[in-house]
Amino acid sequence: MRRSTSSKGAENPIDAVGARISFAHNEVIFQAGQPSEHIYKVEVGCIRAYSKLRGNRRVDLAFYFPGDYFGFETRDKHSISAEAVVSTTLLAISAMTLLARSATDVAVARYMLDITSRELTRAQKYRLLLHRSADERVAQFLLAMKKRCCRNEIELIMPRRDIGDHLNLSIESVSRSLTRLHNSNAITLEKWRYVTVNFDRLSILKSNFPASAVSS
Amino acid sequence: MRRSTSSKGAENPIDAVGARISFAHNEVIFQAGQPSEHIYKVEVGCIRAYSKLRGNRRVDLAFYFPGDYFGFETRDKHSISAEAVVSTTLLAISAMTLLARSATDVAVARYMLDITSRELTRAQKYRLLLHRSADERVAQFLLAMKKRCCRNEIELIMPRRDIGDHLNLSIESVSRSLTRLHNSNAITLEKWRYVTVNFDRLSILKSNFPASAVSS
DNA sequence: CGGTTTGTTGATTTAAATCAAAAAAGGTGG
DNA sequence: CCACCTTTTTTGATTTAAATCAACAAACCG
Repeated sequence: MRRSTSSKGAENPIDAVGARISFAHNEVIFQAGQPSEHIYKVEVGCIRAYSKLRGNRRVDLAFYFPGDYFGFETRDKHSISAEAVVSTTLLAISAMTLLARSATDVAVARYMLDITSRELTRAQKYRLLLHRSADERVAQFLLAMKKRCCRNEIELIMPRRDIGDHLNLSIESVSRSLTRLHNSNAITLEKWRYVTVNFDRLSILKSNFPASAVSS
Repeated sequence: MRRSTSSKGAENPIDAVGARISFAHNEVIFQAGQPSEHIYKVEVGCIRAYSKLRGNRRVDLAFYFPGDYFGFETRDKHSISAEAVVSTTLLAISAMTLLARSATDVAVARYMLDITSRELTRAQKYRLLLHRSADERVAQFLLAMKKRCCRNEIELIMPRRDIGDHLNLSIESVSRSLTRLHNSNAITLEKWRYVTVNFDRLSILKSNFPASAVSS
C-alpha cells in the first residue's frame, strides 16, 4: 500500500477529505470484521468486494470501477472484504470526518444516502440475475461491463474465477457460456480477455429482465 | 384499501406523519413504475416485495413484518412491486414530506440512511443465500422467520409458492427440503403451515454462513 | 525455454426442475 | 355437519442444467 498527497479537486461534498492510496494486484483493502474507518472511491483500477463462505468458496458481491464508492458501512465494522483485482489507486475518505460533517451538512448526508441507495439497487439487480440461466447471467454481466467502459470492446480485467464467484457459476460454466455466446454471434472472443459484444443479440437475453433491473 | 385516522404516537422522527391504511389478502400496495409517493411501515400482517420476470415468474426480494419499513426509493418511481400476503395494516408516510424534513432535520436524514442501509444488508445476505443448496436456503429462511417471531413455533404465513419465489426454488423443491429437514429432526412440520424448529440442528447449516450475514 | 497459472473442452455425476398424480386443507352451500 | 369443489401441498418418475472430474491448450513469467 502506498500513500500520496491528498486530493485537491472537490467536485462533490466528500472527495476533498480523501487521501490517495495505491494497492497492488490482489492486495487486501479491508477484511470483514475490521473497523470501518474509511470509505473509498476508485480512481484507477478495479476492486472486488466479497464474502467468504465455508470451504474456500467466495461470493463476489460487486466489482468497483473508477468513480465508484465502496466500503461504506453504518456499523463500525466491515461486513464484507475487498481486494484489488489489478493495480489500483483509491481515494480514502475518513468515515469519522464524514459522519461529523453529515451531522451538520445536509448535502453530505444526502450524498451518503445516494451512495447506499445506488448500492441497494445494484444488489437487488444482481439478486434477480441469480434467478436466471448461466448464459443469461454471463450475457447480463458483459452488458454491465460494456455499459461501464462505453465501448463494444470490453477488457475482462478479472479472471474467470472472479466472474464465476460473482455469478455463482463454476469457471468451466463461465467458459462454456462464453463459447456458446461466441458461437451464436452474440459476442466475439478476440484474445482471451478481450470480448466484443454484439449489443442487439445480447439484448435478446437482457429483455428477460424487468426494466428497472437493467439500469447501471 | 381502507384509510383511517393518522398515527399519534411518535417514537421516532418519521412515524408521526403517517396515515393508517388496510389492505386485503393479495391486494397490491404499489407496482414497479408507479410514482413513489409514500414509504410504508407494517403495523400488522405481512408484505411481499417482488420483481416480475418474463413468463409469469416472480422474484420475492423480501417479506416485511410488523415494525419493518419498505417502499422507500431515492428515485421518483418504484423499482419493485409490493403486495399484502395476508390482511395487513400499514402506516403510509408521505415521501415528499419526508424529503422536505430531511433537508432541515439531520435526525430524519440519518433515519432514512439507516433504513436503506438495513435494506442493503438484507439484500446482500439473501444474495449469499442463493449461492447455497436448497436445504440450506430453506433452513436459513426458517431461522430468519424464527428470529422475527421469537418463538420456536413458526407460522409459515406465506404459501410455498412465495417461499420458492424468494429462495429461487420450485414449490416441489421447497416441499422436499421441508420433509428432509423434518426427517433429520431439524424441524417438526406440525400441521402444514406450522413449523417447530430445532435451533441447534438447523444451526449446523447456518454455520456455513459468514457471521456478518447471519444477523437479522 | 521450462514451469506455472489460467482457460477451454470433454465425460460423467448430481441437484434441482419439470412432469404427473395423489393427498390434504380450505371453502361453500345445502 | 357433511358432500363437493377448489386450492395448496406432498410424493414419485423423469429430464435437464450446471457441477464436478479429468485432460489438454494457451498465456504469462521468470
